[in-house]
Amino acid sequence: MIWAMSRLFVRTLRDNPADAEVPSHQLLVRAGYIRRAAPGVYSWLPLGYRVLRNIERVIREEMDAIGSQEVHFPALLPREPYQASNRWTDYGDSIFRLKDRKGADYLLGPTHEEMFTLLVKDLYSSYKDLPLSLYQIQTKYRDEPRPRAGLLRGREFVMKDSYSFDVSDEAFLASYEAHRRAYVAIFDRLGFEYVIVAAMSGAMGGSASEEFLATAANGEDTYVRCTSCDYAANVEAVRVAAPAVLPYDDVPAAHAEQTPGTPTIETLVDHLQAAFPREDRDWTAADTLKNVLVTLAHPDGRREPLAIGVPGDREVDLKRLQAQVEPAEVEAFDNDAFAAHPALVRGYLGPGVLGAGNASGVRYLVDPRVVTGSRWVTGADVAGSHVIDLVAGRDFSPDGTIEAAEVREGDACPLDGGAMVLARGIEMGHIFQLGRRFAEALDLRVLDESGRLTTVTMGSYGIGVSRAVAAIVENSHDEAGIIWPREVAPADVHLLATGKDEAVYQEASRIAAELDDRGVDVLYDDRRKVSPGVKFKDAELIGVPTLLVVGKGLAEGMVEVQDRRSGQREPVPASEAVTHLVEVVGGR
RNA sequence: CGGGGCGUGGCGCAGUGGCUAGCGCGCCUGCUUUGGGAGCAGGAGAUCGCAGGUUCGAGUCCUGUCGCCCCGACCA
Repeated sequence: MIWAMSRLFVRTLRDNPADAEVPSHQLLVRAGYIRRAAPGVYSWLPLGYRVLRNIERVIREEMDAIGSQEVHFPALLPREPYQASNRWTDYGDSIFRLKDRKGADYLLGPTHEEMFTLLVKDLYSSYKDLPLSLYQIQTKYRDEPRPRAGLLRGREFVMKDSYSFDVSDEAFLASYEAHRRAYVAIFDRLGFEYVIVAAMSGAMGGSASEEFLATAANGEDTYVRCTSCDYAANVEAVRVAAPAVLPYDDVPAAHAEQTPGTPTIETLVDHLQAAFPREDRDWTAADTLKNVLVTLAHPDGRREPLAIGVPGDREVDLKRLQAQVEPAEVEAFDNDAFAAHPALVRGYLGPGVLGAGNASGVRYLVDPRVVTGSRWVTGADVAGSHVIDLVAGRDFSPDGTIEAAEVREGDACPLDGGAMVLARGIEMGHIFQLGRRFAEALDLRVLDESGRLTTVTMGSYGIGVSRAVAAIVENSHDEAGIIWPREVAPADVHLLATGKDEAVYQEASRIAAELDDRGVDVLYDDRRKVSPGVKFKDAELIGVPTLLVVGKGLAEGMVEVQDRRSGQREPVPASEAVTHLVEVVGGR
């Protein structure tokens, strides 16, 4: 295929659009790949659509290779299946809802677990039909509270979603592994750096869960990586390396002390140091137990207060907390909430009033570091007073543990205790065990070998296709523009004819045609009245990995091959240009 | 929803209450120019987000409203 720039529907912009902040957004708009149609909604121009389809092609090839079969569901969906799975309410405001002329409820699909489950239920009823894997590449709709960064978080986006159906957990594992292999193959081919991390399963439920994150400073996800083993996890899913139960026989009985004017950890530590100095070591924030209150808003409208106890040197990470309490939403504990619970003393909150059976009755969950035998200073539930030598398991018993404390650089790896480092990434793919949640909700059961009905177990696997376009750009660009990996580039070769010599255009056209014959896609800048500078700038912005320049060197029979990434230029005889390029970019 | 910023030709911006709202890019016409975002000349293109108000007079001041972007709570 040959695209002539003189006719191509594209207009490159010299300036960054004012509403674009991140490089991928700026470059994709400037280079004429996408245009904003509405907040979080983008139109695809010819170059952009081509990249998108290239990514889809890679995904299709690898999904087909593991025997997954492509189907296509509507984006416009009836309410009932989502009602049955409870997601009509669980998804809340994130669903685009609409009514037909009769007033019946519809939604624009945010994801399609229900539809896949029902389709399989419709047609299959025997264990002999399984395992089964189906996928689709579909436009999804989520009314994000805050779309941002162009294609990175849209309200309309393209996603590959697939689902596996198995009779047993063992069989599921094989399906999961096959998908994992396919994902590795896909992301390797797409040509960006990524990591595979342990993850939370979010609103989907289920247990086993891994994310494929494109490493990117602009990423929305933070993950940890162990520096001494191969453990990696989204911070939301990090398990704290909990210390062993500690002996506490020699710890004195808990005693309340006057600590006036110490509503914060910082003021408390200063006071302890001044009023109760210790011989062996100074008091630190890590000696204190901080109790943080939040309100959980459940999808059914129920509101529940929750207290979280964490070591005083750590904040509660709201993202981690949110991931733990899904599908409930975390809200701040406001003045009204305090008013409703008079036993809770702001600034001097302690386990004495928290948890089942205590004065406030507020559910009390603690960080795993608060193990039995650990020794704390914490609020005495009286203004201006704290309790010292309070021992977990002896003096108080929380209702359970929760992984909500912030994760920090240098924290111990839960596998081998090594130091962990933090980094950012863009979630490109997510594979996880759905278990039987949807199969149960929608009654997907098959007859097993012994003729008994058994509930099917499912896996769910997603790839952000349109997001991948942006993630690749984030990963692969420079000051001048985009640098596409070969597999997804909108063309194989960007051919520039420069100058006004008609012979240049004739030779360039000949080369373009010949490349086309050899199966090499050419973006051909044949614009006669455009100066060479503009053509070079446009080419760098657009980002085709290989450039062929036909210009003034042609008088000596030479053309020039440029590598977009390295900037390397190589003179080649015009007569050998086609052969040379076929070798560089592939082709027949 | 909380915090911050911004709405002026297609894009990026300027515009001390005062005449016909400017500049750059882009676009159109002509001539020149063609290996790194060309030059000259001419031209098209705007009810200054919207609605009220203050004023002899509002892009500019006030109130409200809508929209957009960024930072926090969702997720591919």
